[in-house]
Amino acid sequence: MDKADIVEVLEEIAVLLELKGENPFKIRAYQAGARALETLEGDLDALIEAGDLGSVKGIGAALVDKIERLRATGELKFYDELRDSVAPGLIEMLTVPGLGGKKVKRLHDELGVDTLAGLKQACEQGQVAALKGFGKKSEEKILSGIEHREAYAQRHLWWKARAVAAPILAGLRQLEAVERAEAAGSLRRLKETVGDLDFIVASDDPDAVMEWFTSREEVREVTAKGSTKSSVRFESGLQADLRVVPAAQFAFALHHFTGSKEHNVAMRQRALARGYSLSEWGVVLRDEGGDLRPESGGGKAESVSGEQGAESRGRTAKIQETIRTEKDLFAFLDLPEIPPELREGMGELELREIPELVSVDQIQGVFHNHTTASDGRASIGEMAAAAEALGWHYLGLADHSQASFQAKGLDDERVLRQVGEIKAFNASGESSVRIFAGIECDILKDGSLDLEDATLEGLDYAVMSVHSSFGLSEAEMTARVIKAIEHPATTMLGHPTGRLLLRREPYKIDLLKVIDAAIANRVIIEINANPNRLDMDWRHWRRAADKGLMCAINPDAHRIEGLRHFEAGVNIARKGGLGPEQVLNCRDLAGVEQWFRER
DNA sequence: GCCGTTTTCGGCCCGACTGTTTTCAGTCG
Repeated sequence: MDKADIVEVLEEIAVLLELKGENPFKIRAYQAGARALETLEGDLDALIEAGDLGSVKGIGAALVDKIERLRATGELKFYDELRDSVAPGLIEMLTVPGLGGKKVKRLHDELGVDTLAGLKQACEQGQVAALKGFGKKSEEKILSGIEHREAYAQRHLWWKARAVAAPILAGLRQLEAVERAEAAGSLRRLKETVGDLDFIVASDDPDAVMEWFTSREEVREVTAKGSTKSSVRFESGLQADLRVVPAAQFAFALHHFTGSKEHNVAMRQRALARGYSLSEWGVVLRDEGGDLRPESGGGKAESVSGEQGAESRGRTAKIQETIRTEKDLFAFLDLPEIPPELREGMGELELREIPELVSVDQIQGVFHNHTTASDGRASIGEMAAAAEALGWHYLGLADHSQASFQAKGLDDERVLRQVGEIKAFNASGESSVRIFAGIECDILKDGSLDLEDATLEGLDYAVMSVHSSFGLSEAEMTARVIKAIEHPATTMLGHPTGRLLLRREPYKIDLLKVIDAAIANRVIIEINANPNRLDMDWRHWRRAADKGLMCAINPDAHRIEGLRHFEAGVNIARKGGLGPEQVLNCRDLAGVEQWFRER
C-alpha cells in the first residue's frame, strides 16, 4: 500500500471512530497522523528502514505500528474490524449539514437508521423530532439537508467563486457602516476550489451590515444570524459567512477566518508554547485569567466592541494594542509575514524567510494557446492584439495536432503552413507582440509523438500532452509520458495529470518520476491555468522547483477572453511557492528565445 | 493516540450559533 492509500486509511479510521463515539482526542490523533504522513518530507520506506518514523511529530508508537503494517502487507486487522462494525450508510449521513458523529450514532442506536434513505423516512414519519435532544426544527433541517445534499456538498471553482464574491465585497465596502471589508477563507488562500465564501468586516454597527448581507436578493436562505456572524445560502447552493468585528480586532479575525484550519492550529500551538492564547478576538496571556476576551465578566462579542473595554486589563491589553495587522501578529510570534496562499498547514511556520512569489505584473507573455486553425475562436491577429492589450511582449500559439481530430488538429502539412503564417505575421509589423510558433502535440498511447520529427524541429517550441487512452495503468502512463519527455523536440509537458476539477479525476501517473525525467531532460512542466485544470497541482511545485524544475504558466486559451486565466495560473504558482526565476513567462523576449534555442 | 526546557500523566485550539433546553451539547469552521 502506498503512502496516499495509508493516509486515506488513517482518515477513514478517524471517521469511523467518530461514529463509534470515541474519545475526540484520539480521533484528532488519527487525523493529525494522516496529515503528518501526507506532508512527510523524504521517502517513507527509508524512514521505516531507519526506524525513524516515530520521530515524526504526530506519529507515535501506535501509529508507527499501523503504518508499517499497512506499508508491508496492505492489511490491518484493527481497521478491518472497525469497518465491519459500522454500517457504510452512517458515513454518508455525516455529510448532512448539522449531523456529526454523536447525532448520527444516536439516530442509529435509537432508531435503527443506517442509510440516508432510512433517515429520510424516519424524518417523514416524525420519529426524529420525537427523539430527546432533537425536535421539529432539527428534523426539517435534516430533511432539507438530504434533499439538497449534492448541491451543498459541491465545491466551486476558484474563478467562479471569485465572480460571486466580488460584487458582494464591493457592496460591503460601499456601506457607510463598514470601515474595512475583505474576503477570507480558501478564496483568499487561492485554493483551486472553494467550499464557501467568508467575508470579514470591521464596523461598529454590525446590525446594519448583517441586515444588508442577509437581505440581498440572491440569498435563498438565511441559515444563521447573530451579532457577529451571519450565514446565507445562494440559489446555487454556495454558502457565504459574514463576520463583523470591531476595527481593533480586524487583523485577528481576518487571519483566523483565512485559515487554513491546520495553519490556525499550528499558530495557536505556537502561541501556547509562548504562554499566550490566540483566538479570532486576539491574544491574551494565559496567566492573566481564564477569560479569553479582553473584557472580564464573560462579556459576549458586544461587550468587546466598546473602545474602552480593552483598558480593563493590563499586559494583555498592551499586547493587543500593538497588533493591528496580520504582519504584526506573525511578528509577535517571531514569524515572517506568511502570505495567505502559503497557509495550508504544510510546514509554513518553519520557514525562516518567505520566498519571493511570482506576481501577475511580472508575466511578459504566455505559451500554449489555440487559434481558429484548430478549436480556438480567434485568429492569430486577434490573439496578438489581445496579448498586446495585456501588455505582453510575446505569445505562444500551440494548436492541436492531428490525433485530436475532434478539435480539428493539424497534420504536418497544416503545421508547416501555420508556421509560415506566423512568420509572415511577425514580419508584417502589425503587432508589437512576437508570436512563437508552437504546437500542442498529442502523446500517443505508446509514448510516440503525433507529428514527424522534421515538423517538430521547424517550430519554436512544442508542448506535449495526453488527450487519449486515459485508462492505462500507472506504470504504462508514466512510461508513456517519460518517453515523450525524452524526445529532443519536447519543450514542455502539458496538463500532466489530465484532471478536470470537480469533474474528472487525474489519470494514474507517477508524478515524482515524471518530474525527475523533466528535470533530467530540461523539459518544462506547465501550470495549465484553465480554471478547470490548474494542472500540475500546487502541492508538487515547491519540491519540484527546488530540484530544478522550470515552470510555464499557460492559459490554454481558446478565445481571447481565455488569456485572462493566466491569473489563475499565477495563483497556483504562488501557492506552490514559485518565484519569478522559476517561471519562464517572467523572462523577457530574448530570455525566452534563448531557452527555446537551447532546448 | 500523542506529547513534554516547569509534565511520562493529564492535558490536548478556540469560540459562535442553533436548537433544545432552563444551563448546555453538538456542530462547524
